[in-house]
Amino acid sequence: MQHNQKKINLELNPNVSVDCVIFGFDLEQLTVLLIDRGEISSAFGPRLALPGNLIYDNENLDMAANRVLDELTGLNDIYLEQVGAFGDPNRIHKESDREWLKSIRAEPEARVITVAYFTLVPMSNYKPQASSFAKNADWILVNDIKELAFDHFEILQAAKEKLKQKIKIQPIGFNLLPEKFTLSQLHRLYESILDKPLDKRNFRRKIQKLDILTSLREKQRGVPHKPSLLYKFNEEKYQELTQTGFDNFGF
Amino acid sequence: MQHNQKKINLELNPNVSVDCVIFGFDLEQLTVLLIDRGEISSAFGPRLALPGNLIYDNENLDMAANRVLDELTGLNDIYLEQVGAFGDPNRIHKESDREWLKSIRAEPEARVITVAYFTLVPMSNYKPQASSFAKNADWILVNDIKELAFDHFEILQAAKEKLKQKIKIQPIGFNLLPEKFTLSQLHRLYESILDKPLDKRNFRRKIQKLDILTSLREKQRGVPHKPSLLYKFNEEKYQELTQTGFDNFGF
DNA sequence: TGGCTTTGTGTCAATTTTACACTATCCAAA
DNA sequence: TTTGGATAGTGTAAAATTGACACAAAGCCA
Repeated sequence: MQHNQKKINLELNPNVSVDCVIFGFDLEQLTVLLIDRGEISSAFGPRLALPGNLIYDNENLDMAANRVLDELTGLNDIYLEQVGAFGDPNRIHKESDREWLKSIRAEPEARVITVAYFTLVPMSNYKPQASSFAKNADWILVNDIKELAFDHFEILQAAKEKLKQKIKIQPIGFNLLPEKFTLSQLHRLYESILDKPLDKRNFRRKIQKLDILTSLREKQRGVPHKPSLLYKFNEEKYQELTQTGFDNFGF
Repeated sequence: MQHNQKKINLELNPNVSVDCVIFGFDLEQLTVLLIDRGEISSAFGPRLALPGNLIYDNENLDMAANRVLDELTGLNDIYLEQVGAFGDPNRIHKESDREWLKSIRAEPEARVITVAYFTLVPMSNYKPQASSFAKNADWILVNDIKELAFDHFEILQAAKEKLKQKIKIQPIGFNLLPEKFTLSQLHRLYESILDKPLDKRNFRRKIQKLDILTSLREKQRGVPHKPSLLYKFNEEKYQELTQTGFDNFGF
């Protein structure tokens, strides 16, 4: 019995998966890391899908999401947040999806509910190479995505919404930027997440008042215009703030 | 094959459950509807638990949550929102919980991840009777709950937090009140959800400005003090607002 | 009739939000 | 070397919102 139990723990749970909406920011627009299922998937139907996999019976959901992330990108220690569970009985039973599942799952017909996560990664830390994995993966502009495999488009919408809400409460956007960044880049980031224009001066005022930016004595180089000052995210100040709690961060 | 599939669809999925945090409001404080597992559960360990159950393979998650709600209270058409998935491998393996599971589950040792929901019900619409179901169920003051079965206490915390966030964005609180209510009751409701005192005059100003209350030409009766005017929630105005979108509802 | 309890109301100061335009700095091309 | 193109960086005033605060009115009860 105990032996049997141990064995089970090392196996994939056929009924539960995790899917990751891996957000990136190319300093202009929001992107998502998607895998390309290739032409195998089927004659028609979307080629692109969120990275994800079944969970193991001995790992918790966050671990599973981190595992998927790590397997795909080699990144860990990444900002990660649960979006929610998606469990329509027919979510993976479109004809075009079934074919593909047969090629990668032991029980392709099983009812699978999935737990979606979104993660924020600094794009500069990971450029997918054509050969980085068996699977092809690529950063796709969020605004260009019109359809995805399974119910992944719906999941993407939910993730975007969650991110939008979250960024109004906590300055998690820094996770999408390189270590050194300009206020304009941060500005663009907020605009693309909130999907609306923000007044430049008002934005800068608001961010500065938070007092979580350290201004570096360093300028952009090689840009064909007035170079911007570079800033760094100040983690200590941020921790302080988190302690005392901050409500007032709405955009 | 097709036949086999059909059969499976009628069965409980041993790996996925839903649990419902059913919030109520006794016009003074926030409450939650909990089931009492009785003395059977074990010598020690919490008796109280969130209502929940495994899902059927042919229903989606929202349906499952509604079913649990309906089975327990007979209520449907209830405000319901997903909190998230909870999937620690050991979440149901405390000794005191295993015993109980043996008495109600076909596969008590299976790994179960649960999808938590919170719902808002007008307490006046449902008074649990001792005999209303095989299980005993009771409204418990949220602030009195110190422990629950499984990981249900953790789930409760998450649900409270979600409710707190949500009520800052949408006036869902009305789902907890009777059709006619006073501003003081609404005031108390917000205070108990947000868990902090709100200035009476400022609260009233803010709510009134939303313009989603219809003032009835009717007063409270039989109270030993100045009777309050009664109000009704104005659904049409609310729908309008939802269309145009409203950001500015923070407390 | 007096006392108890809760309702209902207004204002002022401080803060936050919104709208808005011009100069400074660098690069590149002529 | 000059000029044009591009983006960075900055301040203010009006409007809206928030936060703090106290007392009279209305009903019940003893």
